[in-house]
Amino acid sequence: MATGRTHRPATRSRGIPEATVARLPLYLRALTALSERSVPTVSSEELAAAAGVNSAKLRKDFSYLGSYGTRGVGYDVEYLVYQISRELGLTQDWPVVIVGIGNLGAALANYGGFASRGFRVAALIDADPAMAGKPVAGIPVQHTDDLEKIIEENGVSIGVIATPAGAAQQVSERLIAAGVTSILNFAPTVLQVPDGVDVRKVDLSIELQILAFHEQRKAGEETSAPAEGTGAAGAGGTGAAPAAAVEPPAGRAAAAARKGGPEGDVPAVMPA
Amino acid sequence: MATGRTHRPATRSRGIPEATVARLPLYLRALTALSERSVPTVSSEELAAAAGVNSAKLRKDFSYLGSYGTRGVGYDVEYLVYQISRELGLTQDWPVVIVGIGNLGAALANYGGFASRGFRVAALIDADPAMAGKPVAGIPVQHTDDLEKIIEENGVSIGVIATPAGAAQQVSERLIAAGVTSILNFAPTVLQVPDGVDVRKVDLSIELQILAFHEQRKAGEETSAPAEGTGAAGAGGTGAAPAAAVEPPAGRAAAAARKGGPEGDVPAVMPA
DNA sequence: ACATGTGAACAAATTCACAGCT
DNA sequence: AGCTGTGAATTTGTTCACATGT
Repeated sequence: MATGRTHRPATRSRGIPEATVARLPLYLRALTALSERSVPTVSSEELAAAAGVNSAKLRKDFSYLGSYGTRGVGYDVEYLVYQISRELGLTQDWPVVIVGIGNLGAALANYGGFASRGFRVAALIDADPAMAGKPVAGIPVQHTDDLEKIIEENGVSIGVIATPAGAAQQVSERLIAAGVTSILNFAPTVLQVPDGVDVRKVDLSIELQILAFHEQRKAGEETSAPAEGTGAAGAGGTGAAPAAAVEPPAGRAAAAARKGGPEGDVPAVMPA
Repeated sequence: MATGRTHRPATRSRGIPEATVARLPLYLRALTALSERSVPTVSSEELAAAAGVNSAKLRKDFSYLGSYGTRGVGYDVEYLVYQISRELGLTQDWPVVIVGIGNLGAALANYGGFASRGFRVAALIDADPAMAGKPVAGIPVQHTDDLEKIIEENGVSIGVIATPAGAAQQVSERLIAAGVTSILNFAPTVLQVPDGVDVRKVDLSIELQILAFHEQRKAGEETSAPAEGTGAAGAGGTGAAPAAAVEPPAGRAAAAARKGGPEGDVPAVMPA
């Protein structure tokens, strides 16, 4: 996923596996909860359970950071919170801009966990002039025209895109040109970005489709018969069978069967 | 190449790698866009570019589904759309419930791409009695009390949790008890679920933290020395440095620091 | 005793490179 | 000539199992 790539293959033992990096936030959250309950130490076993991973993986992950535990005892919660925070760069405060203040953008702006650890919503930006000045989550929305100025004045390097799909690519280009080097993309589009810029995407329909894949498989293995479509709804508490839909395969060249909607790839969550 | 020796992958080796499954929705989206432009065929090179992956990976992915391409030509767009849809289980219509109709839940309910491809919002559920009956995205919100009834009557097997973190675990338990076997969790918590239940999570702050990790690294490698203050006091459109914050380590046994981390604290440059 | 930290085995995913079909 | 499909090589990630230190 992360497109980020520099020609420098990390000089020192500075080579934390990507999979480990992706789990650090999970550990941090579990540790923070323990910290709030004033728990002084945890074992890899306990912490792993809280984070939903197995303990061997957790220990291996931590081993990439250094030796922060005590044999026979476990890990000091406060100390580990600090070390992981530092590793993730959360001992700094990152100003973030959210572009596209529709339903989703507003939800993100209101999201509490945002400011709580290391991030600060520096500005909300929307293309709709009618939104300008209106406060969302206590922050006045600014117009897209000022995007570059906002980025530069606030030293923003992380941008969140919550616009409709059609606008996302262009927004990303402007963000990048203004100095943003990390983007969290909620729009259902593949962003094309230059090397050195990291993009992570959050995509509802992709997640649902992955679930559907597994769901379908579950349904198919209960009864070895691939039969389906018992139209009725009352599927009891077990499998639950969805209704059939969608067109069958197209013979050869396939007629362009349209689904009757201006739909397809364009949807997002936002006003015009 | 999983089991390799048990049985040969003659016709359909039921074992599509998870990484491949996760990319199928991406391919499907790109193909749908091509389909709408009435493009009849694509090469692996073109499609890969549109989906943001490399062509070798794409061909390998497709090879798990079967041989749906034509050598020297490429892939028939319509045909592939159908095959991938079928593989993902999207030739069926999956009823979905969204629990927790706050800002985020409402945004999800309004999400267009939802209904467009295989999914249908069967019900919106919220714990707030004041919400009951109020329509969101044209669908009346129902009260949590009726959760089990709603799941069963609609044959729902996929649930979306958009509640506050504190309610998520309990909601998941009720969903599962009522027959849901796939959950998409937007709440910032690790859900504890029994075997056989799939959970995928979408977590804003985790994504941001991963970006911060890479962002921090970028900042550190521009000049091997963490020094900053290169002219341009106004913070140009380049790196952009965040302000320092957060507490230092909590004393204790901070002795075992083996890596010479010059990274400890980055100089602050621009406050708000 | 006990729990970390890690080398080694194992498994999954990616990339290479080219044989084979159109 | 061009592009797919796939074994083989490579890289990345996970799990095992135990030596090591408190």
